[in-house]
Amino acid sequence: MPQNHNIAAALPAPVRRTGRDSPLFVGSLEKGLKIFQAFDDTHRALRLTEIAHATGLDKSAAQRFTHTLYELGYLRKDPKTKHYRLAPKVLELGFAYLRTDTLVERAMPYLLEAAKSSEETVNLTELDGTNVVYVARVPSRHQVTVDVVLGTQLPAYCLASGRAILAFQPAEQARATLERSERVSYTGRTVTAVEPLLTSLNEVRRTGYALCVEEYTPGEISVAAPIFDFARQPIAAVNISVPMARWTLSAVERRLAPIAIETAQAISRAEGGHATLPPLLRNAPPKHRAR
Amino acid sequence: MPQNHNIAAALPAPVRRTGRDSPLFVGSLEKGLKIFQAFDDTHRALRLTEIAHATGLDKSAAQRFTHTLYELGYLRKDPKTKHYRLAPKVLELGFAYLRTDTLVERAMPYLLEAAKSSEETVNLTELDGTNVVYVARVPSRHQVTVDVVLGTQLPAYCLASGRAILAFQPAEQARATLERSERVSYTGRTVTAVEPLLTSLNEVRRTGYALCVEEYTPGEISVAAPIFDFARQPIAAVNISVPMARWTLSAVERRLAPIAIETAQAISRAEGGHATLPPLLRNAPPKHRAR
DNA sequence: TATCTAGTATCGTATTTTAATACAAGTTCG
DNA sequence: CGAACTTGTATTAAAATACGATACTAGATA
Repeated sequence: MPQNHNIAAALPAPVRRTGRDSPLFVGSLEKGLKIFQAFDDTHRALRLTEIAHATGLDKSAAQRFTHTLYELGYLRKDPKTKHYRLAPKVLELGFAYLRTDTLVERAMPYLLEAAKSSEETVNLTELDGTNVVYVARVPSRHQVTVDVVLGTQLPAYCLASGRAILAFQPAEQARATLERSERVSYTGRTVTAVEPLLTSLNEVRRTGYALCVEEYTPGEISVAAPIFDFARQPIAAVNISVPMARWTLSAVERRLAPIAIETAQAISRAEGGHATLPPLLRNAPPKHRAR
Repeated sequence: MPQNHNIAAALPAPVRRTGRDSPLFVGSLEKGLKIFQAFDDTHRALRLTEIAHATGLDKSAAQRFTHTLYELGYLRKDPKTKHYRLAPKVLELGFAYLRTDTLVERAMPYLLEAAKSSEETVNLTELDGTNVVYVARVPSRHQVTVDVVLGTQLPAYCLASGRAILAFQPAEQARATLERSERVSYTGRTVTAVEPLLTSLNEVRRTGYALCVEEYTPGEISVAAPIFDFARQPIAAVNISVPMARWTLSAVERRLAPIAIETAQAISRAEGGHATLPPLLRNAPPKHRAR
């Protein structure tokens, strides 16, 4: 009987007990994690005031959370300059994920093979909300890039890997994701309207791979194919990105798209134990001719 | 006037206002971070009760912190089984470190070169307390290992990389680190007593590299050389580990030790801008010899 | 030397977390 | 098949905890 009372009736939202307004939500933890986000490649060493500014915390809060992380070994401090830096211990946090993710270790051999046969950098990405996250990467000999790319989150709607995953989700789910994405035009060639995006997803379903030309990075062509879990849900994508300086669109479709598709299929099989493809993928080109 | 009262006088420690007993220490943040540590390769999906048990938190606390991390996107939850998993977003945390660490990106080209000429896996490690942390790794063609090794913390006292760093620290500091290490014999060949360890550090100083044979991993030989920062402090190490099945001790010393040393020197130069070696590396004793 | 600015320490207060408990939903066992 | 678990979720009263204003210290600036 003690439910919604008098006053609550006047308000549009009755009580609000969900999400971060729940009494279960611990604000201190959120604030503490914000400290980590203050650091990036352009802000490698920060002083207390800078941390406070970057996180939006006041001086006292920044002091307390910084102190706590320092005591726990996640932060180092230069006693002279008072600059704080992230300590190597934070790597433990991030790599804990890779250790818990069965996908990465199962996929790695296939990614290596794909990198070898394509002679290009091959990425493994997962969907996280409206973003795509790089969880593994096998660099080619062409670019001697440092693997700081891992962990990077980029918007799914304008990446080949994102579209490869979205295309094989239930239609409403994909639409919902697209709609709540903040769709920015990065290059001028970026497709930002929902309807055209949904159309391109149809194409992805038809061909079995997604293709993006300069939609996020200028001068870059990217192909991707979806990976399915045991429940045949698209959970990740194999993606190969190449510079237009070295590749034409048709060469990518002819040479790289099949590699992406076959690698993704192999990983799907390894992941779920299914020897056959998910039905959705059938129409495409692969080895066993469809229908 | 309202200071130390009656009862306090009886206690040996007056007030205690340091470390995690400081009023600045936010316990909630510590507890929240414990949640992450509950997950590893053998505990990939956990239920609430299991998290509570693994972290030592009670049910309510586990519920609150889990809920918070879930809302923030660091945790995923299977609505059916109620299993929690780490979300890819945690990668952002860990890789934030690599992006802030200038060492990694500067070292990478040299590590690649070393991997090429040695045809073995080359690691870059940093010291964090009594442990060594793997911050970069260039795999050879021999072992197709997944790079879950990154971020791993291993005890410095029994690793070549750890000894390479400790050997060039001020003597008391090295001794202190060794003494507070929990020195376990992993293989039977592990040196655990402080005095012999200090003796081996002398040898490292003399030769410029550290060599460990089966001290942590059975069947493995490991060489390492120290990297110095602009202040000529040893901050990291280049390390090459190889199986005894393919390598003899003398071959490692003859072929790999020079590569480790030269790579480490090149990185030291790149790091601090010094064209010459730190004097410490020359043969042994530090500039001001102590008593 | 005076005046900043930034880091550190203190402390009363009330906001937040806490932990006990009640409730719901699903499992196991007699 | 229902009783007695176990486990997840929601609610609360109580107080411990985190808060943030402020004072203090030290170094930089002018």
